[in-house]
Amino acid sequence: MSDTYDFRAIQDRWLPVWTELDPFRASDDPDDPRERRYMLDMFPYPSGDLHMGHAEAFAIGDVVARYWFQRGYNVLHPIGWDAFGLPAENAAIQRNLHPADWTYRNIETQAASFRHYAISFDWSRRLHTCDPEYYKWTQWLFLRLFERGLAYRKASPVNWCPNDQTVLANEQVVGGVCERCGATVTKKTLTQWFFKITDYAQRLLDDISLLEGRWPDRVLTMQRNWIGRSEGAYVDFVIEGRDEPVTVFTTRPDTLYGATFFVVAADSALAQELCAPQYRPAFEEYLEQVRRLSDIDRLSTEREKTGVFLGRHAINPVNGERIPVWAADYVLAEYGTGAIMAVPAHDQRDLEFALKYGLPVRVVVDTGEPDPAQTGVATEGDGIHVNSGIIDGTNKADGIARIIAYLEERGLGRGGVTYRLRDWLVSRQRFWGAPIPIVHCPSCGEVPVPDDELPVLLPDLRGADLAPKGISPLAGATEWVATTCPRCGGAAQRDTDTMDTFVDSSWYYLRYCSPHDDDRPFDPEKVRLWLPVHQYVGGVEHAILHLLYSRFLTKVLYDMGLVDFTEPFSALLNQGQVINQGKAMSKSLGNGVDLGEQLATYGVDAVRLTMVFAGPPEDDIDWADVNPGALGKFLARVWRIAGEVTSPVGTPPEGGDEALRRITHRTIREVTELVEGFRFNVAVARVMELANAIRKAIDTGPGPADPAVREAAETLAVLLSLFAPYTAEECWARLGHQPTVARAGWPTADPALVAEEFVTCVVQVNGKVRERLQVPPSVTEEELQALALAAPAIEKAIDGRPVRRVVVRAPKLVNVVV
RNA sequence: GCCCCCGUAGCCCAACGGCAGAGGCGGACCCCUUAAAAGGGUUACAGUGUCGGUUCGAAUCCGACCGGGGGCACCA
Repeated sequence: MSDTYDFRAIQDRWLPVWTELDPFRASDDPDDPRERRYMLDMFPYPSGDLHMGHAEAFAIGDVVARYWFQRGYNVLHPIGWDAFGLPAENAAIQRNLHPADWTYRNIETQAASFRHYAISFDWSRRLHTCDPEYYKWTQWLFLRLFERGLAYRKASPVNWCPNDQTVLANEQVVGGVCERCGATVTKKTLTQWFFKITDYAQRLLDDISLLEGRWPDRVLTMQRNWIGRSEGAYVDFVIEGRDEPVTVFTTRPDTLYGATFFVVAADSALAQELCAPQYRPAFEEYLEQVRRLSDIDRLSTEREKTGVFLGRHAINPVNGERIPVWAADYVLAEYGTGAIMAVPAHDQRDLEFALKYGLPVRVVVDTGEPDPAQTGVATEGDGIHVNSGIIDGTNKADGIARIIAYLEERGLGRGGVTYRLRDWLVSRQRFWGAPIPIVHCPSCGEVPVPDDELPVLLPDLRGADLAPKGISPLAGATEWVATTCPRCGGAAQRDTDTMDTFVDSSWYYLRYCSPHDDDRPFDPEKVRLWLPVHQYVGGVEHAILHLLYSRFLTKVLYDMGLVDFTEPFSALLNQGQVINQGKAMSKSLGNGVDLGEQLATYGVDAVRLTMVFAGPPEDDIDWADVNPGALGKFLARVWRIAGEVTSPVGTPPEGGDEALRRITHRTIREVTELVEGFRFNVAVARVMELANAIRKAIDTGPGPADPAVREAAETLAVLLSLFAPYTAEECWARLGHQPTVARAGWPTADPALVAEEFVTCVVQVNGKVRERLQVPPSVTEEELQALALAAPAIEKAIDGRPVRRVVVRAPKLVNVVV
């Protein structure tokens, strides 16, 4: 063997061996007695090669998976690709290709990189969401939602780029302009497909309690905010000249007597309808203005509220008062009912509007604060109701309860809740996605494609066929669009939209259980064995969308009886980001770090070790603050140790140097606890300490032939296998073992060796350390107190003063208070 | 504006309410070497953002403030 550590040679030696051994296959055998564990990394999007962010996330996930393998669990650690999406289309337009060409090429690149990066995947379960074998089942799921009324179409305003003639996703609208061409994005109303996630709002909220403590708090907080439950009341207002009353939602029904005007969202159908004829020109002009401003100015919180009077009046149901109806931009068409009662005295937004347009401000809650009409500050807190008829003299809580009871008795309203969460818009006017499996028939309407005709395959479009033309690219494939109605057999047309890629990724964790099943999306028996995912690892950028959609879909599948759990991911770990010089890596800053270059310079193990050693996994890593070279040196040190052990393989450790054995076993115990608690950076530090101890034992201690040195070196290799698989394997071989160290088994700490012989007891006088005593760990409090008080240094420190109190924390500390 | 997280050595980071330092980087010095690199070793450097409180004892718990990061933000 060479006498210098050569990471390239080591990588080249072991990668083919591992590929041959394929040591990370999960067993689907229901009789396999091993405990099952499912470790899932958020699957990557194939945009070129792997980058630093992947390197961190997968290094962290791999520590967990490899630990579980070593513990002897039956581990499912799969990999796949989230392979539909817009970048492939853009690349195809630019290079006159099919999006699949670009996509599969990138997938192969990333797959090879993952192999090289030595992640412990079960490669037999690999999937790609753009494979027809996969998206067939995405379509199947769509149809199940459609059957249950959870997939429906409605007209909805969407982001529209007038230059590119295309619909844009929210993420493609940056600061109100199209990220691609810079044109100002406008709103356009199109008929779109939605999933009715709002039906599940309460369950999605309630089940957050099942994830408490196992998901990061901030993710749960973000989900709660996103769902945005509000409690209050729905109140019906009669509008003069309209048959049906208009309902508003309010969280403060107790302020109903303070309502001095009524507002509907300017861009709502209701505003159109309510506008009186003589006010229409002004309204239309105003509406045009609102539409033009919408997106850029929505981002500004400073913007002054605007509105127009619609020439109509509403009747306050509790006091019969006539109040004017306005259309305004500060009321959102999509939230609540798109209409509000305005109580300017007790709502800051209403107050600002009232003061601007000279509308009355009436105080109905006495909070002890000055008059809002004078100060411009609405009094939104609790207080005693005044000018409020039936609830005069009550506080906020009582007032709300009484008003709701009053409204309900008379059929004028009801208590209720509303949510900020909106239905999930799933249709995209895009090519590279799963086609929506619906046929539009002139006589039958929306007809689902029969299951046995799935998948609805994408037509072969490429290059310029995919360029934006104002309609979905699929609509241009006229032969593909023309079909027959599955119900009546007449001429009909295929739906030309594709599904949001978040639909693909909302169920992939189920597909891994039976990735090649041609008869169903997943095998419920296998899903029962593996799910829910024991540990999910991924970036916090998916805190809401992907994780919320997956939770939603799981609940739908639960309701369908296809799965027996309601939450897909039992535990979640958000790794931090890799940044550089204090900032996110970006082309414009020129501070990008290329993973391939790092791996070529320092080796896979050094980069992986850097990723887990830099700090707690959830913290960002500033690549300018870390030094992969130093970790390469550490690995070389370990490698040298393994080569210096002279005792033969199989030498029993008993009788070896006891001090070293104690260190070895204490390290086993600590590293085990640290890995279980995701304290990987500290675990690596403990492994380094073990290496230092072995180095010392070889050089100035019992020497390289001592059995304890072999035991320590073998332990070192196994512990290191979680973080630096190549070096660990090489060390294992140098120590005389066969591959693979990854399945060598986790060492067990001997309790007798973990126990300390003596511990250092600190003796303080008034909190200051005055003496250290070596005592057995079993020392009693009484003995320890006697020992401490008898110590000369303590007597001196007490200096004859009366001892007021002695705090004894055996065996570590005594504090004498004088 | 509201909510959450974080401030420990030049740097990244450890420390069940109990000796402020585990590990690493960087620095200095020593050994090895003809020399250097590599390697081995020794060592210095902070009193824990600030001010108060609780406690025998606070980096740790509580309050306020300062600084950094994140989330939400016309949601009626």
